[in-house]
Amino acid sequence: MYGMIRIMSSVRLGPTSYVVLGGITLLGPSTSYDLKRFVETTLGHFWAFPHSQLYAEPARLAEAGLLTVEREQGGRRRRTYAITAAGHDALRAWLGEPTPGSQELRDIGLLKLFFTEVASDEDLEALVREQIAAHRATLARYQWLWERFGDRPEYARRVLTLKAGFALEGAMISFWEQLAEEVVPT
Amino acid sequence: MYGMIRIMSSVRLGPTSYVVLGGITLLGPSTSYDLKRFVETTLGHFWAFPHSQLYAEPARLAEAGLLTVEREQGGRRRRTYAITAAGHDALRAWLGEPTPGSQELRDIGLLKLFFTEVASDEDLEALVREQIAAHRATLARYQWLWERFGDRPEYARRVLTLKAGFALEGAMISFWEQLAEEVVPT
DNA sequence: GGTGCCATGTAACGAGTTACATGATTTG
DNA sequence: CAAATCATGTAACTCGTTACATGGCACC
Repeated sequence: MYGMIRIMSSVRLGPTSYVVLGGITLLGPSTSYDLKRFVETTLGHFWAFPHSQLYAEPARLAEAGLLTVEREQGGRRRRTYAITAAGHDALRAWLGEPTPGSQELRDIGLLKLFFTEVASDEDLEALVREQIAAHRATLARYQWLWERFGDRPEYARRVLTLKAGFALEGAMISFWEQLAEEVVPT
Repeated sequence: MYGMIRIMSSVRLGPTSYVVLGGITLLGPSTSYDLKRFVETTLGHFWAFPHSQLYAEPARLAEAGLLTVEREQGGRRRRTYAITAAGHDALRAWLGEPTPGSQELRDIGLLKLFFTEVASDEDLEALVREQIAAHRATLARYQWLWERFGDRPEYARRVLTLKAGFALEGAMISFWEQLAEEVVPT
């Protein structure tokens, strides 16, 4: 995975690990389901972490001493994870280390666009129309989130990624719209 | 994976499969190494496909009848894959079907940014500086590619993704630069 | 004709994906 | 109180990642 790191006692830490460590740091002691909802409504917009990982990963991190687990006895018997000093250190260390320009845009629309010389003109037109619609929808979702949370000072840092989302979706919309003018007959 | 599809005789086709099918369609009969180089210099810029997949995947597709294999007898004994009618159909079918707004931006920089309320100010400043540098470097790479290939009519379709890259990187640079003004002391 | 890099793979392992399962809560 | 949905997981399988291995080819 992207820049995996081994830490004492040979646990490999990847993006998923840091999402868990960071999420629990921001939320306080949490269950996997808490993490799932948190990720879905925030990071999940640009980087999806499947819920099965958010159940598996905390278990690994707990085994490595970066989290503690406590399991309910009655009811749903759910596991609540809390961060340890070691976990906090690992998160801080990651935040402090240099970040290569590791970025990946896994966009099926762009992938198809690359191969459209094999496709029919109708396929290309349809693709362009769908992409415009999809990106507009995403942008609208971001706007809704912004209206809801944009001015809460306690979220000031977290909403920065939302601003990045605006920039990106705006750029994608312009790109596809410009392409529409070139390829879609009016 | 993103929108996997089963086709006759239960082969699952994902993005990697279509990259292989599409690559061989554009290049003609190819070895895995040909695919590797092709992907590295084109799609790989926004979606990395590891070379081990580009060796494994054609084997699967050949078994499913979407490619043919031929193996050299002497020398490097390399396998050359060519597309079959079924393979071409599968590619066309994929290009023709609707594309959900499936997009994922796996950007470690943004991930860290989301969690910077846990980090120190120096970490944030360093992050911002690194990201600006990284995105500028990427943009420069795209510009070089554009100068090299932008006006070749036979690549007209393929370079469209490069234009998307411009839009994207430009947006990211603006985003991080604006952030720099806000957080980095002058 | 040796040396070093390039080409062509393979293997092992960890991560991601999908599907399923089941018990708790909520809601009609 | 039945039905639907939510919450909490687990399992199987595929994909991605990393590392290694080796033989060919080019170049000195």
